[in-house]
Amino acid sequence: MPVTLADVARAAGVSTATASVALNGKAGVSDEVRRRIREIAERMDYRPSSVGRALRRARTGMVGLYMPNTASTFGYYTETTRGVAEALHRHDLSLVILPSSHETGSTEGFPDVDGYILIEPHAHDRGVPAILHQALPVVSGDTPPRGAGSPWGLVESPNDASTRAVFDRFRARGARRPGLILIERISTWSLDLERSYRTWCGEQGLQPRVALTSARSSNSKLLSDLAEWFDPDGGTDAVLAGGDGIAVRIAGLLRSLGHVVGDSVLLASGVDSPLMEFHTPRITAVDLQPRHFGTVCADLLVELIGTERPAEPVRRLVSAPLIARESG
Amino acid sequence: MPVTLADVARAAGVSTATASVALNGKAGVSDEVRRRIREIAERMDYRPSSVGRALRRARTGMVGLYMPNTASTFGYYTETTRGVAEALHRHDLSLVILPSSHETGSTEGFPDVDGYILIEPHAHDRGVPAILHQALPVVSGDTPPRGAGSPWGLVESPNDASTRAVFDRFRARGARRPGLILIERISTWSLDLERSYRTWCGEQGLQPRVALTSARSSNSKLLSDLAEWFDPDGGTDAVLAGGDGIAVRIAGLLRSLGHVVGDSVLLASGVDSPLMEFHTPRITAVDLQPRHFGTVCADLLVELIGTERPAEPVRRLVSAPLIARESG
DNA sequence: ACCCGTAACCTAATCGATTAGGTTCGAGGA
DNA sequence: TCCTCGAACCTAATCGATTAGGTTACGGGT
Repeated sequence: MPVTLADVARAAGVSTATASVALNGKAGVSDEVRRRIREIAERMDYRPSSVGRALRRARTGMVGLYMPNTASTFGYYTETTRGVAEALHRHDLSLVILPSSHETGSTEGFPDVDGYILIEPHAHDRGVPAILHQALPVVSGDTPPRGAGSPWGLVESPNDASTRAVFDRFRARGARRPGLILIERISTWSLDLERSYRTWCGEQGLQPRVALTSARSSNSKLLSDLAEWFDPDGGTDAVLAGGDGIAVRIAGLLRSLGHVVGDSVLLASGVDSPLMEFHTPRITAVDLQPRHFGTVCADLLVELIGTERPAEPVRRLVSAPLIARESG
Repeated sequence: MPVTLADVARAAGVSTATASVALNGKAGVSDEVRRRIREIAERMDYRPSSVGRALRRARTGMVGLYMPNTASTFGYYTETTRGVAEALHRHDLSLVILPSSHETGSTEGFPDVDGYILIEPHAHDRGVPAILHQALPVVSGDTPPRGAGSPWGLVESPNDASTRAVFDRFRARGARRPGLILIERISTWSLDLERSYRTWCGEQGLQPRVALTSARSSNSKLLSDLAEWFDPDGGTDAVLAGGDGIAVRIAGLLRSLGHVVGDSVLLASGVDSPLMEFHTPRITAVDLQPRHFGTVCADLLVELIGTERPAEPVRRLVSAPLIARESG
């Protein structure tokens, strides 16, 4: 049985009102009494019930995090989640992980939260519009798909700049037929990459080379699919691999095709990870700074909770530096 | 302003008591009235407040997840988290991510939960004993470190069997000087691996070869540290790489030492990941089934919530099959 | 006609914290 | 002496859902 405010008040011989005021540092209690109540609360190891408080304040102190339910090769989501959780904790808020409502498109059974954070909202995920249509603050990391609704806050990465930085670098290192490999076209991020790349190709007078593959197709399948793409004569000679885990796969595949990564073919990853730094050779990558990204989302949401819904989403930008390494 | 039970009751012309009983399917209301109340609640889009309910029931409906705060290369934690969240959702519970209290060792500021799940409790993490000493149900995935306290439930992987399976396989494939590489000695899992390996060596009459490296040391550092270890004459000729992301690094390193992974040196990873399947060559690995592991932890905790603390931790075993691939 | 049991509702208390709105008491001013 | 004012407390309502414990009213039995 946890200690309640009433227990503390009784022990101190005051009313719960006085105890509450004393513990919350509000005016209306003598210093003497406040000191005594605090001491007693400390001794009794009193912890205010977040439930009682939530009921009275009409705030639960919880924020819901909604992320895609896809298999994750790397730690991107873990890092983002930790960034969010830590930032929220600094504001005395807690983070709840929402189950996917990809198919149902219903927020039934979701716990009561004060706001939502959407990470990488996918097209076709019916949970995304369901969340956006509630009358609660929502911060979205990445622009939600068209028609899903508009968030209160929007945290973005400069995908266009990052993509150009990669391909400009490929160009500077002598690539003549750079290409892009994606594993999905349902995240805004993937779509951004493709659009930026195609625009860049137009500006450079190059023919775009885009390959769409599956994150789950076998090595031999991938090899046969891409062998021609990477043909030594006239094939792709530099590639940005967008999406979770695909860059390392491509590196291995290129090796088995007889290429030397970072020399005969350049390679970069759209998502950095410790493995990019520690792979042999080290892989050039865009650092999306997931932990920091998470904290920015959380901090923005905290600002928006308790305010009116802004006419336009409040925007924040998180830089995504290109980490240049040997591979590309 | 969300719709409350009182709103529904008023609209239906009944008391909140009747409305509550009707909506919760308890006896004491006529079918006619129940139907009408349900219909009205539906039309008004009534959602019971989890806060009000929690206050009355003395249950928050939330479970706290505590995991190490280390950088994560792979998706292990993400998968575990999802497994937990999904399983809890099936029981109408929600998952809150707890901030690390590694240094403070205090649960202050933690939200009110009905129980805890500890994943990979590390030695030296002061948050672990702090959680275990609360009077709440705790399920631990992996045995907590000595002296940290005892959980109510314990979910284990057959680390000894998995480790032996790896080394038996190495042996069968002709390895004569198998070794073990770890990146930490603070998880029970790492310690299990080392112990099993040393015992196995004793049984086989082999000299143990254990290397401890850092997950963060540079490639060149790692290369110089391990060059001798992997010396073609008399060096390690098969290695189990325990820990997040290290197997892929070792594979690259072995290549740059002139080895052929899966031939001149065998390699296996203690943790499977999609990347192990898709690496070139494919890497033999122990599949810890993180998603399933998470659901087992969650289901066990649900069983324990509301019961008395058992005299001994309730144990569950989650199999960890060896996925044999080309590398080892 | 009268009593009893029970289905179907309702009233009010409860969970824990917060807060609007009193009440008390003593100091200071006229 | 009497009045005013404010500091320091207290009482009680409130948030939303649940539930123990009434209160009707009606049907069946004698």
